[in-house]
Formats: sequence, structure tokens, C-alpha cells
Amino acid sequence: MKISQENIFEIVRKIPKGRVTSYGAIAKYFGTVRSARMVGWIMNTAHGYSPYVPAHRVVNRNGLLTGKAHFGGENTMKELLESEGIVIINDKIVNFEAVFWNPIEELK
DNA sequence: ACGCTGACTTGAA
DNA sequence: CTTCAAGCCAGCG
Repeated sequence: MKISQENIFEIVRKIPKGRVTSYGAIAKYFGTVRSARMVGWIMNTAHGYSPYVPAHRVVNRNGLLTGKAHFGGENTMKELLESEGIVIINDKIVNFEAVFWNPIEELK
């Protein structure tokens, strides 16, 4: 398995509603945890991609909404997550461990 | 072609 | 406890 736009998009699309994962978890799924930045970078190319890529369900390892600035509005990412039942306080996911979705465990 | 940048993570100091 | 550097590698000027 290799890191690529399509592979990453495919995983992100499999994230269940109301769950989230981290860039590092996806990178680790490909065996290169150090390439987490690539995952984030590829999310940037997810704009206008079809089928839809729920990039808002991918956050950093602390559950912090570091990529919210790339969703256009200030609260766009937050609102998307909240509409799926995820609670966010101060740009951070509450009870992050409970909603965390690990592709390595779920897709093995 | 070269260097810088970044939606990240980890381990060491 | 916080701070820092390194590894990752595709775009862009």
C-alpha cells in the first residue's frame, strides 16, 4: 500500500458518520507515520473532488481542528462535525478517544 | 533544478 | 510540564 490521493480519499470516505480519525492514523495505515503531513496536504486537494471526501472528519492527534481554516469559513468544519453529533469546545473535539476511528483496526 | 512551505507526529532535551 | 528538531514529499515561485 502506498500513499496516494485516491487511497487516502478512499479511507476518509469510509469514516463512519459521527466518528473521526487523525492524519497520523491514516499515515500509519500506509506504514509511514512520518508522512502525516502528506495526508493533510492531500486533503487540500480534496476540494471539489467527487464523490465527496469528508475531510472534516480528519483532525490531528489531539482532536484539534487544525484544518478548519481550509474549509472556507471560520466555523465551517466545526459546524459540520457538530451536525454529526460531535461536541466541540474551543476548536477541540470533546471525548476524542470515544469517537476516534482507527483505520488500522477497522479496515484490516 | 532548488529551496521553502505545510490540514502532522514523535522522541529527546 | 514545555520546547525543539527531524522526517515526510508534493506543489509552487
